Amino acid sequence: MKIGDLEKQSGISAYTLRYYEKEGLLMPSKRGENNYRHYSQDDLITAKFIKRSKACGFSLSETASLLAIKTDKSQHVCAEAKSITHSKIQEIEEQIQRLQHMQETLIQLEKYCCGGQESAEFCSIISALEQDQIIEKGE
Amino acid sequence: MKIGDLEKQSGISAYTLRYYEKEGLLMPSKRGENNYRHYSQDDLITAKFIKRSKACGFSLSETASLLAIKTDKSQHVCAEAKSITHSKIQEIEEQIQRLQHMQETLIQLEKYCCGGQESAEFCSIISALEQDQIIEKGE
DNA sequence: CTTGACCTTAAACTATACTCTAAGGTCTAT
DNA sequence: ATAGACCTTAGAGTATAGTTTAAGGTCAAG
Repeated sequence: MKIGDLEKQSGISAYTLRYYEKEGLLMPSKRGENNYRHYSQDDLITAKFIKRSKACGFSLSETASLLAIKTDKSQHVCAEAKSITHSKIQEIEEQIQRLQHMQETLIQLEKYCCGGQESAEFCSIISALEQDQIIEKGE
Repeated sequence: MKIGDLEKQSGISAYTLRYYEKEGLLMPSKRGENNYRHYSQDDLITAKFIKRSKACGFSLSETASLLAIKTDKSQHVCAEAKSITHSKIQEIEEQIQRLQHMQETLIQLEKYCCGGQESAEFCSIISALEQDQIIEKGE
């Protein structure tokens, strides 16, 4: 498989596949005489692995750690994979909390604003931001 | 107020205050003979406005739009502020949905992994990522 | 034998929001 | 008068994850 084929098979752009190679995530199994990258079926599995890992919210660096486990399973233990997963769950939980807090604030802001063609002189959104009504992070 | 004072009063670093100035969000009301920035009480209100806006999830560019309304209220209408707010609510809603979907997947992954010192040979997290069990975004 | 599709590289660019450095000027207290 | 705290600027660096460009080499079809 050449890079264009893997692009179609995996849904990852050739640009990105080269980028992943530079970052050490996905090395083509060999190079042709013309120096073209040649990918195997196994490389396709790895490409999809990366895609799924990203879909789960793992960063490229975390994905690299998971790939290292996948590549050499006997040298790794379940605890490693579970620990990476657990940290990500915590991290996403915090992100969701932050977003939900923002969301509540925004919904309050939106609710009391007439949203009409009236001058913004008495706009509740603007005045809320001007005053100390909004609970700020870390205060 | 000099920049260091505003830093203390607003909780925004002097670096960031200069950056906001460069981005056109917060111009000091004047410059001293020594070229030092001088901030007024009104500038402090603006600084806090920016901080609250950011705490609500607005980007600097959205914050700039809100600031433009605040600065010249009579030339703007409520609909503008409400529209910015509404878009942000939608955007954050989508982000929360995406994160919650990831979270569900991750929790499933975590649940079935023993997490022990066993070899990763049969790790359920790794094999789930290798197979087509994970619902991928946009597929 | 040439056209178009495909491949190669290194390096620059995108986006967001800072954060820091270097080199220098100013102010205040001792 | 000098140390230390504070201020100035332009420009570079940080982080993440690509995306694109420029300049060129290769391959298959007509």
